[in-house]
Amino acid sequence: MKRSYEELTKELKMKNIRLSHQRLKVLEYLTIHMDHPTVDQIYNGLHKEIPTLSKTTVYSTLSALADAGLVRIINIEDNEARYDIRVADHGHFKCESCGTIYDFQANIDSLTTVDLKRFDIKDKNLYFKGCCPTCLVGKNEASLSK
Amino acid sequence: MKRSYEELTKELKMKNIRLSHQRLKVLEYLTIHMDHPTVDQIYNGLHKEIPTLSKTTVYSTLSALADAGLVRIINIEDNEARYDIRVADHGHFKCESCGTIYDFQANIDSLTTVDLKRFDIKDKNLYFKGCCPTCLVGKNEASLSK
DNA sequence: TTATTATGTTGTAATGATTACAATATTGAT
DNA sequence: ATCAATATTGTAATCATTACAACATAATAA
Ligand SMILES: [Mn+2]
Ligand SMILES: [Mn+2]
Ligand SMILES: [Zn+2]
Ligand SMILES: [Zn+2]
Repeated sequence: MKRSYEELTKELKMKNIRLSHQRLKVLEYLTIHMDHPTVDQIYNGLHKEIPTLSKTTVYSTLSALADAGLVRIINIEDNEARYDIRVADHGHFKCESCGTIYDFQANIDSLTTVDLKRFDIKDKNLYFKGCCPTCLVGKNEASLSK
Repeated sequence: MKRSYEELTKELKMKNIRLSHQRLKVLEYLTIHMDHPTVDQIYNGLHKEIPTLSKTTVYSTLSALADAGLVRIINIEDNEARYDIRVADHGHFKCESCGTIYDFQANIDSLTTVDLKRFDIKDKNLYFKGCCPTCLVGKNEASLSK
């Protein structure tokens, strides 16, 4: 959900992150594009508005935001990180056919395991892979027409 | 657990994977080293025995074994994939201090979610990050001596 | 066993995401 | 407005992974 500059500014200040035009814009981009964008997508999306933007800045900004807990880094694919403004626990489903990454609710906290009794858990990640409903329809049609 | 060549050969034949010295050795390496090794570790470990081994072969072999479901690729870290001979569902805990990746039991199937009712789920992954008991001891001692 | 063909292996070069770094610009505080 | 601390930028370096072509090996049948 898109948030106002005032809200975003407040969030950055609360986390002691210095204010800058680039950081606000990256943060805003993530609130508008909740589809787990890549660095390239963020960079290209903002490049129109901010022609001087450097990709290095996008990387360093995302790194700072992740350290502060304002964004989450998703490493489902081996080749490219994705970024998520939703930091509350939820699972991710990646469709191997169309590449879309879906959110899903899951009670990850219910997975308490005796094996990790003495471990200090800081971060929990859950992701599934497979085929999404939209792509399943396409596959069924393809097999019918054979 | 280490398995005999006969067992490993049988597993490859069952999956219709052509037999080769390199493939058997990679598979054997994974049964001996269950600590989720990287490609580099596998390559260096086998290089002594097989001086002609190529890193490309390690990659292609692991890719073939993963396609056949004989090994699992773990993408916890953004920079380097790790490989696991344990294909049964289990979770991974990565200690951010020492880098060790621990296995833990977790009933991942209990996480059925209504959000994925119509999805075809092929693969489930669960991983946590934090600090392991061994490293926690070191941290406590460090804070005491301050 | 030998010949034939398909597939695997190897070394090298290319790819591409991420990081390092130094010069410059901006921020926040005085 | 000044100043010190920090952020941004552009470029080059890093490094895991992949592409590819020459060569080697495995499966199959004669
Ligand atoms: Mn998400
Ligand atoms: Mn494991
Ligand atoms: Zn899909
Ligand atoms: Zn540790």
